Amino acid sequence: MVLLHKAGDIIPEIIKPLVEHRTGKEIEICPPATCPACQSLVVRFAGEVAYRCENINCPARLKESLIFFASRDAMDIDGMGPAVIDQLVERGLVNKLDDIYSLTEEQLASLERMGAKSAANLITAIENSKSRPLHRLVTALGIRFIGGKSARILSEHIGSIDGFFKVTADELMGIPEIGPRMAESLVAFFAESRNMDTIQRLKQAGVNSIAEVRGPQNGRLSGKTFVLTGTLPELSRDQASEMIIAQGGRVSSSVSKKTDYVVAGAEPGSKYDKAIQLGIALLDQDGLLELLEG
DNA sequence: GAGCCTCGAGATCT
DNA sequence: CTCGAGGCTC
Repeated sequence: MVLLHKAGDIIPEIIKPLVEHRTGKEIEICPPATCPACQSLVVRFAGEVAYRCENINCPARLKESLIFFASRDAMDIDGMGPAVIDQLVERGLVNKLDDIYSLTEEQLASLERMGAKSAANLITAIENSKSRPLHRLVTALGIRFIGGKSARILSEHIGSIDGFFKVTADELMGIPEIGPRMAESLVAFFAESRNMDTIQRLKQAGVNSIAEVRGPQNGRLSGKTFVLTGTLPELSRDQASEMIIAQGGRVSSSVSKKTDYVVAGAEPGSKYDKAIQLGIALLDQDGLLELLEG
């Protein structure tokens, strides 16, 4: 896919014949465009029908932004799911991502299917989310191409949310696993002033924006790659991952010859078979714990 | 021999 | 998506 028009790019009419010659395919010109919902500049790709707005608070995508922000893999705000978010936005209580940190218990209790107890619990959950590690905040922003894994790598290298404001695409591409698409996406995201406003407000609300002190530099599991499959007796998949990462190990989702250990629980999937096939060391929960404890 | 392109493998993605 | 290997150019 070829980027045809973006704020500051060369005039599309000039690059059209060049791109067509190179790709051998006819392409459509994307005229300069602004988001119909919020007038932010939008980025469009050849062949892509949908607009992609850079503004995280754009009315057209606010609910989705919030759902992802509060989700388990991001800020993990228990009790703030799609149903609650839908009401908050419809009632105008939340117009920007950061508004959730100004909600009062009273406002929450006024929602459908939300009693005093649930409202109090949700306030606590929102408060707790302020102390999440930096990589969760970076994930929660919903930056295109930036998910949990790359957010973690970026946060380790950059150290604080302020560090993201001034980092250049070239600097980003020097970080392992960060290529041109992620670098450009990050730069575009932090160039949008409405995103910056929201981040500043999140900071003012007390959301953690600094990476924790780096884990054991030479963790016991440093350089080792793990893959989890099946259900472990006591540990959840997330717990096991956290424990491995805390010791310097890496957790990946598919088995390859670069995998050092496959941790298999009950009812393992095809990863188990592949581990056997490739002759990769297998661990059960006890084996993993033994390795973690040294 | 640096630079650019293509392609396949492996991993990730709002 | 990112990366590295292999092919091609200058």
